[in-house]
Amino acid sequence: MITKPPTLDDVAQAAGVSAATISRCINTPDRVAESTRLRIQAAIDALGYTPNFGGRALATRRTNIIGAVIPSMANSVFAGGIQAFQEVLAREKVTLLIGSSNYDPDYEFEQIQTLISHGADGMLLVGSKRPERTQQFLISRRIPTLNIWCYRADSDQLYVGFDNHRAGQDVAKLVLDYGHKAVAIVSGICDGNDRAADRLAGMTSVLDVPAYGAQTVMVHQTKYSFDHAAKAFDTVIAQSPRPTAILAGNDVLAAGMTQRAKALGFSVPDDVSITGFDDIALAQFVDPGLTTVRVPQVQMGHRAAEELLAEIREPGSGRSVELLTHIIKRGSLGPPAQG
Amino acid sequence: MITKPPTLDDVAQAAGVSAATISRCINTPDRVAESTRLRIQAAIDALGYTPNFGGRALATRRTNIIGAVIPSMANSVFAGGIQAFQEVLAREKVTLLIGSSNYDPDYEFEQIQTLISHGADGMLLVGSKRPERTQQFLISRRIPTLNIWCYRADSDQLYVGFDNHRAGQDVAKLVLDYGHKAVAIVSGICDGNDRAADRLAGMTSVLDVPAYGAQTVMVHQTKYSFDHAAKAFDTVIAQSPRPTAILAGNDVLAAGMTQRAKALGFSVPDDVSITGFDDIALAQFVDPGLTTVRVPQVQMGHRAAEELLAEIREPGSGRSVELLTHIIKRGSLGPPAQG
DNA sequence: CAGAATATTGCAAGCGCTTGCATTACGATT
DNA sequence: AATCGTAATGCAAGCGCTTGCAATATTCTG
Repeated sequence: MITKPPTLDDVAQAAGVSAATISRCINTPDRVAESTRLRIQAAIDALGYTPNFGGRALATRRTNIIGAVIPSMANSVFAGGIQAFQEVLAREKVTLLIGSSNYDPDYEFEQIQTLISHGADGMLLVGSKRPERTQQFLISRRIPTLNIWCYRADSDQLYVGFDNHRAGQDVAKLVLDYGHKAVAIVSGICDGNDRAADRLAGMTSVLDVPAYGAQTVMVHQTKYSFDHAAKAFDTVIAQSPRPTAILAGNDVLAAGMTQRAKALGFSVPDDVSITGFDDIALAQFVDPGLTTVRVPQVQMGHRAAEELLAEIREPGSGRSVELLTHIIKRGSLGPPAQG
Repeated sequence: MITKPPTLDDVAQAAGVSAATISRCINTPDRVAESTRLRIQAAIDALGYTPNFGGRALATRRTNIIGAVIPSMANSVFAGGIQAFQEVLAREKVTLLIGSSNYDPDYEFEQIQTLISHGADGMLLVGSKRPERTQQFLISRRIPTLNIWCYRADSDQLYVGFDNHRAGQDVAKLVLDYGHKAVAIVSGICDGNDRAADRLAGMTSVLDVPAYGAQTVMVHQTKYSFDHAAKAFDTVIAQSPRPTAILAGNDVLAAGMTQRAKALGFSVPDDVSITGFDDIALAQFVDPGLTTVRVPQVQMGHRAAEELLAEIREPGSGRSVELLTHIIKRGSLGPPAQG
């Protein structure tokens, strides 16, 4: 027996009131008399009624769906933040429509379009810079949007994140403090990835200060994968002078390089120090543990959800918030071998 | 200037045709003459038109949204599979509405309801057993549903996964082959988690075979977190006889225990062997690498998407598929110390 | 070139729900 | 008891899109 799901009218009929009353009973129970409310509730339960999503979306111009497109779900970099984000949404009966961009701006645009065409009331995006057409699209559609994993004070957009540039500087300073003079950087691919670019810029801005007397042996960009990290290590370690420290753009790269270094017989940190970025779970399991930058993922997810929700409910009410990172010292960074 | 987004009628007006033709041009381009199609396309581009989601959903009774409820997004266990799942959906312009259950059946039910009330055309769920009311709800709503991370031949439901029980047996056998006689199991919490329960049952079904002359020192259930794993290790290692091998219910537990073991001065695998389950990225970075069960995550995600999509487009056409696991040997499992 | 077949397009009736406005019911006030 | 204020409900007009059917235009066929 293929019965169509019950509609508002069916319930109305069953309860002996008008459809409008049913609707009110569901959305604004206070505006309905106690007695009828009970009767209606009984009818709803009896029929197993659930509001039709399309009808409701059409009438209210609201879906209670928020879209998020993150660079990747495969590595756990974004998982924690998204989980936190989703927790807050769930509490508000808002759900999360998810897309991933694979770090490709074009693909990101495509995903954004898809999510929006699927009714997203708002968007969560990672990073701050994106192609003009993407920005235009978001603006023209008037979709409240919030960016995470970065922070910009000088922008009219909404951010809940941290300063990648400064964090990059922090690691670089720490490495110099340890006395390293020959340093290499293995960064993520900066094209289309402002976080990677900012981190890298922060690092070089410190390393290149002549007064420190350090030398940036090489800056190498590669994809965030263990395999690419291993290859990057091979390239970088073959430079001359050989770097005594390698700053990685994130923990995936740092972990991959550490593993490769050990496989090649290098001791970390005695022969070469390696630092990471993000402090994903992996960082503490790599041996030696990764000295890295801890990113306030959970907090970021929570705040992002709150602010984005606020912005959606009342445009203009969302606030940007800057979070702080701090360095977690583990064993992968040490002083360079004596000369 | 707050302009409302353009509607079908606006485009129709602009292109000088009826709304119906625009609709066809978007959904079934072949049924529209080349010339008008171009004209319409131009109008669409000029106005920046995008179909309204609610209207479309209402008219077609289709949202092209699939819901997925996974136990957790925080650890990377499910990330790879979901990523793969999403890739296939994206290709079909279907999007993913996501919820997480935190391994709690009640919360899972709640999430399922939310996702469905948000219009999900189909559901992806993890595991096979769930409370009666959840099943009933799914059935009464006629929501095509597919279960992953497990496989049951004897069911009328759809599965794309593997046999946790058999995989559990495999690890247990391997451990016995190495000569271990005193074995402990640290499992995930089985209540409400059939995968954990199946794995555990598989393990004990082998360990308890008298002929092997082995003894299950202890079976301990705990949450999937590094901290809980560390505590579990403390408990288990204090048993008498002290186990020479610990079988973990997943890699998070195995990694956490390995780390704890080393912190306490135990050598892995010389003092105690540890095996994992899932082969998440972490497994190869733990030192020693985790001997574990590799789960075909990506394949699972892809096939799940294909079958669920098939089932949605034509009920009855989705197929269950059983995938195979295999053991990855790394250093964490070795023979027990001599007597 | 007439007649038939086919390709294009338009008409209009929904899809299920919300909501401003109008109506009715019910007490409370004087 | 007449008047008034408020609470509860109903009416009906959309919200934007799809689609069966009908009307018209175009292309074939012999």
